[in-house]
Amino acid sequence: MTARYAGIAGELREAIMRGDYDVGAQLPSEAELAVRFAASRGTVRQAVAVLAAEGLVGSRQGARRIVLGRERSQSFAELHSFAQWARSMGHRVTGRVLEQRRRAADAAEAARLALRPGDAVLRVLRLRSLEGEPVLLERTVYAGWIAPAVESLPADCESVTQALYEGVGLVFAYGEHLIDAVAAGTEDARLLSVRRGSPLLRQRRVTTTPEGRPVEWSDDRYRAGSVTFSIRNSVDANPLVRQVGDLRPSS
Amino acid sequence: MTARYAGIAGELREAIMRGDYDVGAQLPSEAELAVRFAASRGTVRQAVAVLAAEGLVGSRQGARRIVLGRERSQSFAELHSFAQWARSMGHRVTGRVLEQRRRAADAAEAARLALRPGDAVLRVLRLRSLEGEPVLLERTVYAGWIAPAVESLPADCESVTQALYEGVGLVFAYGEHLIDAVAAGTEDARLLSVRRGSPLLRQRRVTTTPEGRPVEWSDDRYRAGSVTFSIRNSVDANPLVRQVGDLRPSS
DNA sequence: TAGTGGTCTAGACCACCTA
DNA sequence: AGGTGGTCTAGACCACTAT
Repeated sequence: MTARYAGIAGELREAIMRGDYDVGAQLPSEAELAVRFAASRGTVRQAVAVLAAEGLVGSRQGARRIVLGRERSQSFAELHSFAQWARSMGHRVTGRVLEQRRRAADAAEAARLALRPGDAVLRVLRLRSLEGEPVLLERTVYAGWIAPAVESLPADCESVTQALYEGVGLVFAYGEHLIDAVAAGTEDARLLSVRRGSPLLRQRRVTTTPEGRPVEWSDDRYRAGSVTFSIRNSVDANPLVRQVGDLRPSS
Repeated sequence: MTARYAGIAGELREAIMRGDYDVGAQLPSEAELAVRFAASRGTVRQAVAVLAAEGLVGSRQGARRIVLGRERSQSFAELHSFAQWARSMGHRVTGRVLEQRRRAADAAEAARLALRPGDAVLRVLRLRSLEGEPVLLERTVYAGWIAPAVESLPADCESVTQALYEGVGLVFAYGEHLIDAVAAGTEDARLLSVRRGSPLLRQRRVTTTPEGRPVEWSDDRYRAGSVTFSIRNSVDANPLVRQVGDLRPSS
């Protein structure tokens, strides 16, 4: 059962992304929305709070809410798996394993996964789609100890994170993320249905157990325009730093 | 006059950071807090929602809230200005203003900068280089009240952040960042010396004063390969608790 | 089973914006 | 001056947790 406010947020989000409300345009007042959705003002406020947290709308006391943009944004404050994030945004997400095979870890993989070079790893190539459109290409290397559980998953498994939790009780924590832009290679272009050389948003990450044991190392490439990462920060602490590109050669 | 819920959030935050509640310990129930602060449950919920957004506490339906950490570093990040970061990394950084003019804020700009539509803003196009190579194109919109200070800077000012601090005592905090990949447009390509359509890493951000007053809204485009954003979800400070609730299927 | 957080309602007053 | 969002109250029911 979906919460009432989540449903309202979803409808408004769709309307914004569909273009019913232009960027810069006003949203209906809370009172109007309450009438339209037959809900109380409190529930409507919960709904628009969701949109505000997603950066879709802004507000100023006394004036109507303004549409700020129409793009999906993925917040790092709550890093969920792709499937979980997509579903929470009301998207229809599908996935498909294109390739899966074991091999020996090379030196870089071994270092990232805290293994010895030559230890077995499982390499998986997975394509994921939103609303049937391919948007994300994942090249993941799993540590050998988790490989059997991953191999037992169906090829069209929607959420690997969730399946591994339910199957073997594995909980993922997230370690370090590297984010940059790259040009689509030949394989990228073919699988994501874009032209070769077109922009992709790349996220490379290590996932660990909550105890810090590395589980996977992944190179995820998003089609440009399909998703946006969102980060909040202040002058106090620093999870986010820039690094020079040539220090980290790509895979 | 601060809001009631903000005051309650502040008291709870101080108690947590002071160590009245250990990491992993339970917070009093909403009902208890409502009695203690002589407020309604709704107001208490607003207060703890603030702490949850800061990553200080987590919650699961049916169980009491848990203290996750003592520092706001969880969901908050520090981001230095480009010049400060580059110099700290030992790079030779230069910058140049290519365009600068005042105009009226449109609806979206006004909302982002907490201005009224039509208020004056200052639009600046700035190109920045590392070791003489152009790597970053900044399209910035400054709120009108800071425009005179910005206009008084030399066109080749190395660090705007530092200059504004030394000139008018303005301290920047950072708000929300949106990161994605885009294709270089004609102007982008010419100024960054790349081919049109080639990948750029785009960062859009709002900068505010520490009090939360918006100062600028900027669209920064980095040449692919020149920089990488790195984000650490400090696993150590994040004691296991949270994920279990999140991983359960929500619908 | 009792307690707790998640959700929702139907009011209310205020500060602020628009006209 | 009237509309709007920001805040607050005092209830209510439900799903889930803990015991």
